[in-house]
Amino acid sequence: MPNRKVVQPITLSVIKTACSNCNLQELCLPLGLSHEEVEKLDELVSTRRRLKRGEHLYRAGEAFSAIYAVRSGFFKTDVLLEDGREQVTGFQMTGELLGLDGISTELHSCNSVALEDSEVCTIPFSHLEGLSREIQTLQHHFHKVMSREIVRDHGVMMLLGTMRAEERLAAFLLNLSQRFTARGYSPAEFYLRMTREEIGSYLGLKLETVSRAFSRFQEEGLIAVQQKHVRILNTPGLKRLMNHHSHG
Amino acid sequence: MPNRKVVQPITLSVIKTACSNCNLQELCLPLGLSHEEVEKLDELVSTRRRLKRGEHLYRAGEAFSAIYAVRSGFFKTDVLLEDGREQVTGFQMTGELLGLDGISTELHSCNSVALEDSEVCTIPFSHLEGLSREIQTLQHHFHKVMSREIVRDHGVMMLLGTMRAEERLAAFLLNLSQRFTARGYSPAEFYLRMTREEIGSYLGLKLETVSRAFSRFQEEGLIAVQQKHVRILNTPGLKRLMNHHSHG
DNA sequence: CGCACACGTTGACTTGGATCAAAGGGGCTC
DNA sequence: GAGCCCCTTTGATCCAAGTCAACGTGTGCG
Repeated sequence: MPNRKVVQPITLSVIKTACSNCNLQELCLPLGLSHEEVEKLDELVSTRRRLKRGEHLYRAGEAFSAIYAVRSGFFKTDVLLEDGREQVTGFQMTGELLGLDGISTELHSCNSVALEDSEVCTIPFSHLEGLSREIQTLQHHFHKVMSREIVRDHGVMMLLGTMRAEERLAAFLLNLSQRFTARGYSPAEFYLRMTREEIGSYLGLKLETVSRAFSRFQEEGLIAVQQKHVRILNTPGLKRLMNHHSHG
Repeated sequence: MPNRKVVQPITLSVIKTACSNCNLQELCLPLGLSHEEVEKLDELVSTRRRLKRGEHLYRAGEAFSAIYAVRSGFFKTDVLLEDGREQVTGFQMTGELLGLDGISTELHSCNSVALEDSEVCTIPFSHLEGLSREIQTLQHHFHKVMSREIVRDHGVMMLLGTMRAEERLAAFLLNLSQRFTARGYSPAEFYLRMTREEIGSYLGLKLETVSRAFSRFQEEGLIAVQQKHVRILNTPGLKRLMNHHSHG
């Protein structure tokens, strides 16, 4: 066993970057692929990259060459206007893809920042297109992922365009809950990785409004919240909040 | 040459649906393809469909099987919430694609309505994927189109999340102007195909607010507006409007 | 281990855009 | 070509969320 390393030197990093022994297959690009197909993906997903909290994965304006799959950690993407206004356009967790915005102009159009120490798999885009031409399942799945991003964005537009503050926060919490559930975590209890200001930016609200809405939910027994620790006590109550009152 | 028609009967409808003699090539899917490649596309874009004003191209919940390219006319897409709230998610003009939202779940996730008598080319999606595996240029261009849609949505999120009413309308008018220009129309003078209410829905505003903003722009000499007819008098003025004042 | 600083909460006041209301204007139909 | 209905404009009032301010709190750094 020890001399196997000598004959066929498999470095730790190579083992680590293989899709075929990654437990995120069902959430990530390999979804629906056969074992042989996933092995082809292995060659493509060449490198991992570790990021510390606060570090940028990419910045708006940089050349685009790869998309990234979140292997561990938590990210935000944001867009900046010349006058300094910032809008958080999304939060990404394990298995989700980053960088799709860059395909269009071959320049990244937003910033991607790690909200905690994280790790991503780098997927060189031209290789992905090449393999997509060979593996129909991969091609179709990739198209679905892009389309899902468009649908998600429409949901956010709906939220920003028609919902009041408390509805927005309820929608946000329910969405997080659902995504944590899909990853095997508790649907009811989680730590927020982002600040009130970042939540506000995503929801089109000021941080004070976010904070007040949290407090209100707590008063009403919908959630228990202390700083970044959230526990959902009444999911149906939160859902009900979203489906009533028309926009003020 | 004349008997070629007898041997291989080319009906008018076949001629009509061919990408290879469509003047929208530079705006639409065929962009960047060689003549031979465009001829392959011809087989794929099998049918056209005419829609009268107000008619739905597809509705949320319907099965997805094709995307559509706007051949002529003008569309809106919208999403509805259970409680009746509506959000217009986009306006589409010639050469733009409709239906990308349906790929993700194989169900359309929004409604698409013609705002004037219109015509679309139907592109069966499985055929498009097939041809994308053969023609790299087509594949890449299609990915760019999807990515562009994501970037556009981020722009709308920014608008809805951080801009005040007048900035939103200025951004909207400048965007229309730019898209009309790309189609060979006047950058400064155009007819809106949508109502104040639809503009408001897209911009997250009430129709009265849209109307007041139009009036204000007119008072300030930025535009001349009468009903749906708009003339932009001061483009730099409109641009300046967008880059100042932080969100109230 | 303690101090600093970023983050979060809460209160008082302001305001931009929503709401309610009412009165033109255009264009399509019959 | 008359009438109707939808679209649009404009005014008066209201309210949700923003702003400004001051005070907690937790955490990470030296």
